[in-house]
This record gives sequence, structure tokens and C-alpha cells, in this order.
Amino acid sequence: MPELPEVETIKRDLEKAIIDKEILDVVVRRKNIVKEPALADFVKALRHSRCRNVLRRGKLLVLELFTREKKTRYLTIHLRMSGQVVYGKDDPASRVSFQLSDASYLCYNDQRALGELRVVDDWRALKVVRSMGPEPLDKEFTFEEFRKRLGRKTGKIKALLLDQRFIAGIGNIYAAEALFLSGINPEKKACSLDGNESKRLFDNIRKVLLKAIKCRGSSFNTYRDGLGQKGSFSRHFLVYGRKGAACFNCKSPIRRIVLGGRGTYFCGKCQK
DNA sequence: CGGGGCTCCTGTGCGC
DNA sequence: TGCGCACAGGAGCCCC
Repeated sequence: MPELPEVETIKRDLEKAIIDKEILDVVVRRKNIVKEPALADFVKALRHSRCRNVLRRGKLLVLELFTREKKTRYLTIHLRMSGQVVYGKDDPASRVSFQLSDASYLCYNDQRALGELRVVDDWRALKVVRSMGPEPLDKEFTFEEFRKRLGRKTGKIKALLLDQRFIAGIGNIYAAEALFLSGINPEKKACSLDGNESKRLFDNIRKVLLKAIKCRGSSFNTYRDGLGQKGSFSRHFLVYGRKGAACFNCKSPIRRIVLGGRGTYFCGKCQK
């Protein structure tokens, strides 16, 4: 489900909703979602802590907490395929529910229960964070660097865009959309992109992510924002989920192949 | 290093 | 209607 724009939308919603509020209690209804520490310690660390800040790195959502013992801890949330973090009333179907000091709740919903919650001392020390590639919307993410790193990769460009170690936050939807906008076939080898292609891809990655954030994400299925509402970017999909439909550019049918185990949509005529 | 398959889960939709 | 299979915004692991 959630890629960078969806997680960023949730982050912004939570900033408005929960900062400085105290977590009074935590109910864990699905234990295997809590990865670290052991369940009792997880609950203990959260209870009576306050949310100081909300952060995002790639697809990882991070709540900075100030505990009752006056220590800083971090609740990290990875939503995987179907996770939601929704502020409002309690939802008995939620996997984990946080009761807040304003009589509201923060619910972690997750139909497929593939998501991961952790409480850690230092979220930046997590292996997944340490190995994460650059943030595509940061100033430090430059075309020169992108081009250089592309040139060393012999695998298919779409698989590379999904690799969080290469670049953080892109998932199946935005990889497909950025490649279409750039006129690049998803099976093309990364190192074979020429200067113009790399530049178009670099620009379009940022463009599509920014536009999706403006639309508050894509909700064709389970994604919801921090207040339980749908995002509208699905209305702007150019290729994703459009198998057999006419390409908006050339009218030939959008194709679907499986690449790296993921459904991959593209126009065989416009993307070379 | 690349790529394929399998795994963790639950739910939906389609063809027969 | 019922059943089985494919597939779903992710990602780690094993194996060739």
C-alpha cells in the first residue's frame, strides 16, 4: 500500500493531531505486529509517554516519544501492504490501539497484518534505515549522484526503483508512473539509460511524488490518511492498474507483465 | 550481483 | 452458488 506520498500524508496529519498528547494505554490485538521489544516492554515503554514529533524516512513512519522517565524513544511504524494509522475514535478491528489523553485514539489498522511496529532507542540505527538510499525529495538527492549510481547497476530499472537501498520511498505505483512519464521501458537495464533518459526519470520521480502528496496519496484499495480519508491520486494514474485500457498518449493498450514478482504496467509503444 | 520463488497475512474478484 | 486460483501500495530470505 503506502509509498512515500501516503506515509508523508499520514505524517502531516499526525503532526496536527497527536503532538504533545499522552498515550494513556496501548491495546495490542495482533501480537506478531510488534517486533521489538517483547510485548510487555513495548507496552510499558509507550504507556504515559508523549509524542514530541512525527518523522518519516522512506516508507517508515517514526513517532518521537518522551517517556515518563524523561527519555526519548521512538515508535517506528512500517505499514507494508495494508497498514493504516488513523486518529479518531477507537476501532475494535484495529490491530493495535493507542488511547490518548484527549479521549481519542490512534488506531493501527492492517488487514493483512504484515506491518511492523517497534519501540527503539535510536531509529536511525535500525538496519533498514542505515541501508536506505537517498530521499528523493531532499536537496541532497542530486541528478549527478543519481546518474552515477544508475551506471553501476546492471539490473532492470523498475526493480531498482523498488529497491529501498537504491532510493527510499518508491513503490510499485510510483515506479510505474515515473517510468511511463519518462518513456522508459521497465525492463531496460539501469546502466543502459542515456543522459536524457536518466534526467527525465530523475525529474519525473520527484514530479510524481510531489503531485501524489498534493493529492494526499493513492487509494484504490486500503490506503487511508491519518484521519481515515481516501487520497485522490488514483484518479491520475496513467498506467498503474490500467491493463488493456488505451494509453493516454498513443491509444495502444497498456500492458501488464510480472517483473521481480510484481505486477508491472506500461505502454509498449511509448516506453522504449 | 541478478533474478526467481517462497514466505509472512487477509481479502476480493474472476473463471469454470 | 461454490471452489480454486490470481492478485493486492512490501520486503526479507534462500537458492541457482
